[in-house]
Amino acid sequence: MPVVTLPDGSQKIFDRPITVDEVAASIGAGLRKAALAGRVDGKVVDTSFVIDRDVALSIITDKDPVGLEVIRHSTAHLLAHAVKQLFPEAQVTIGPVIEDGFYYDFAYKRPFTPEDLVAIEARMAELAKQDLPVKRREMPRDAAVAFFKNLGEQYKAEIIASIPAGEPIGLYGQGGWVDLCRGPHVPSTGKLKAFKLMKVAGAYWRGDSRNEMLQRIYGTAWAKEQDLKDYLTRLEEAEKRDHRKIGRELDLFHMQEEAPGAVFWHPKGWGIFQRLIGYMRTAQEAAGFQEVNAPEIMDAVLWQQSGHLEKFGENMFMTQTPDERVYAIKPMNCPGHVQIFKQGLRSHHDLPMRFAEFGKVHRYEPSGALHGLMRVRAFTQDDAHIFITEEQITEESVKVTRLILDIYRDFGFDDVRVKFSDRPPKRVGSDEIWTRSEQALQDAARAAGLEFTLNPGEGAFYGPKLEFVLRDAIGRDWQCGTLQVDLNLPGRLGATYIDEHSQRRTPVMLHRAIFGSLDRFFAILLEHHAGRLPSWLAPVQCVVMPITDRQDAYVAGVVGSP
RNA sequence: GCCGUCUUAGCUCAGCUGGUAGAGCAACCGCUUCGUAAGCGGUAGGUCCACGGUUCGAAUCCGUGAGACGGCACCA
Repeated sequence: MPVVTLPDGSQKIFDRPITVDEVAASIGAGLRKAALAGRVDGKVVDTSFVIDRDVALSIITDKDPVGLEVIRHSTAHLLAHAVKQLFPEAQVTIGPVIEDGFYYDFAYKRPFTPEDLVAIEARMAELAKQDLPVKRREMPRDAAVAFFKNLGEQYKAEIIASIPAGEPIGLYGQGGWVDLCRGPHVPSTGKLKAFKLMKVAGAYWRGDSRNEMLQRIYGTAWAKEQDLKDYLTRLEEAEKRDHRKIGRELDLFHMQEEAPGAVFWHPKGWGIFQRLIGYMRTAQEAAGFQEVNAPEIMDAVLWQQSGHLEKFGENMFMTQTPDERVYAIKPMNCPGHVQIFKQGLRSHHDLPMRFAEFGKVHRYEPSGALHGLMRVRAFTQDDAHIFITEEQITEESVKVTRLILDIYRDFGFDDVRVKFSDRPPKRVGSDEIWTRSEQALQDAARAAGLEFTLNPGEGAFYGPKLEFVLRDAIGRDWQCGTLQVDLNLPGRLGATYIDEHSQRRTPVMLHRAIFGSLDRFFAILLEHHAGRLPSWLAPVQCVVMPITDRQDAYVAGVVGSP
C-alpha cells in the first residue's frame, strides 16, 4: 500500500506497487505526457521506476533543470544509437551531459567527417520520430561484461569491469540497441525534439594522454526548438565578441607565425595595456605593495632550487650563452622576489613585506594550448609576493581578498566566485606543512566572509590556492585572480627573517595575482564589453566629424578647443 | 604534444576533375554634400604559408615542415 507524497503535500494511496508513469497518469494525462523522469525521495529515476513503499515523489518535466539534463543524456544515447546503425564497427564508450549539451566518444577506424555528422543527425531525427520506447533492465556485473564483450564493445566491457562486483548494472535499450548506463532516461525517443550536432574532435580514452584517441562528437539539446535557436544565437553573439577579431578590427594588436604565442601590441592596444597597469599600480600602492623588478633571465640553478625546473622544465624557455652557463627565461616571478627579500637581514618588524611586479614571463606552452591572448607563451603578470609570519596569514589574506574583490568591482565584475584548491598529487613539501597551509588559507577565506567551492587536487605544487572566477556580460566564467599560501618555496630558496627571540625563521609567502595575466585580462575585458571599452580605458573616446565640407572650419575649431 | 580542419588581395571568401588567379568590402582617385549602418564611377592591389616531389605544365596531386582554428591533454 504505497503512499506517495507529492510536492504540494498532497498524498495518493495505491493498493499495489506502481510506476512513476502511472502516478503521473493518475494526476493528469497532460502531466503523464510531459513526464521525463521522477524524483523519488530526492533520487532521480526513470518513469518506469516501480514505487513499492511510501515515498515523496515529484514528476520531472522539461521545465525542471534536471529534466533538461535527462533530455541531453538521452540525446547522447540517441547519437550513439544512430552511430551504431550507420557505422556498426564503431565502438561506444561514454556519453555524458555537459554545459548546454552532451558528447559521446567513439572508437572508430577513421575520424568522423562533417558529412558523417549530417548523416548521423538525420538518422537521430528519424529515430526520435519513431518514438521508440526506452527500456531499462538490470544485469549482474559479470554477465554484463560478457554481454558487451560478446557485442564487441571492448570499452564498455572495460568500464563495467571497473564497477564493484556486487552492483547490478543498468542497461538501457531502445529499438534493438542496448547501452550500459546508470540513467535515468526519457521514456521514449519521441521526447527528444530539439538537438543539433556541433562538432567532432579527438579526445583521449579515459582523459589520459597516454591512451589512444577516440572520436568525440559534441551536440547540444534543448527542451524546445526555440531554446535551441536562442542557444545558437548566443554562440553567434559570443563569436562577434571574439577578442582576436576585435583586436584586429580596432587595430590593438596582432600575432604572427614567427612569434607563436607572443603579441605585437599596436599603439592603441598598448595604450589600454598601460592604463590597466597604471590603474593597478595606484590600487596596490594604496594597499601597501612596493613595486620591484627582477631579471627576466637567471641561472637555471634558481629554478632547480624552487622546484619549477623539475615540474615545469619541459615548459620553460632555456638559453645557453657564450659563457656556457644555462639560463632560464623566467616563467614566474616568485624566485626573483625571494632574492630581493634575501638581501640584508629582515626582521619580523619588516613584515609583511609586499613586493609587486608587472613581470613579463615566458612559458613554453604546448602548441595546441595557444589561443589568442587567452593562452600565450609570453605575457605580463600583476604578480606579488607577500612575506609574512605564519601568524599573519589570516589577517593578510583577508586584506588581499578585499583588494581583489574591490578591483574587480571597479571593472564592473560584481559576480565573482571563489574556488579553493588543495594539494595536488605532484607537489613539494611534507603533508604536515600542507595540512597547515590548507587550514590557514581556508580559515582566511572564511574570515574574509568568502563562500567557496572545493577544487580537490588542483593546488599549485608548492601550496593551496584560492581562485577568483569572474562572470562576464554573457555569462561566461573566467578564472583570473589567485591567492596562494606557500610554506615551501621560501625555505627552498633560503629566505629567512629574525623573529622576536632573535631566531632565524623562514617566512611564509603569499602569492597573489589579480588580473592574473594582463594580456588575458585585456582579452576578457574586450569580450565582456564587446570592444566598447569604458571611456577611461578606450584608446579613442570621441571623434569629431563634419557632415559636409561646409562644416570643416567649425569642426577644426571644435577639435582645437580644450 | 595528440586528433581533425584550414592557410588564395588589408578583411571575408570563390577558384569543378592540374592549363601560370577572381568577387564583395576596405584602400586610392574623381563625382556627389545627401539627416541617422554600405551614394555613383574608376584605379591599384596577390612570392596562392614554406620547402621538396610528380608532371610538358601545380593555387589545385603527393611528401615534409610551419602557423592558425576546434577539441583533448596540459596550465607554476
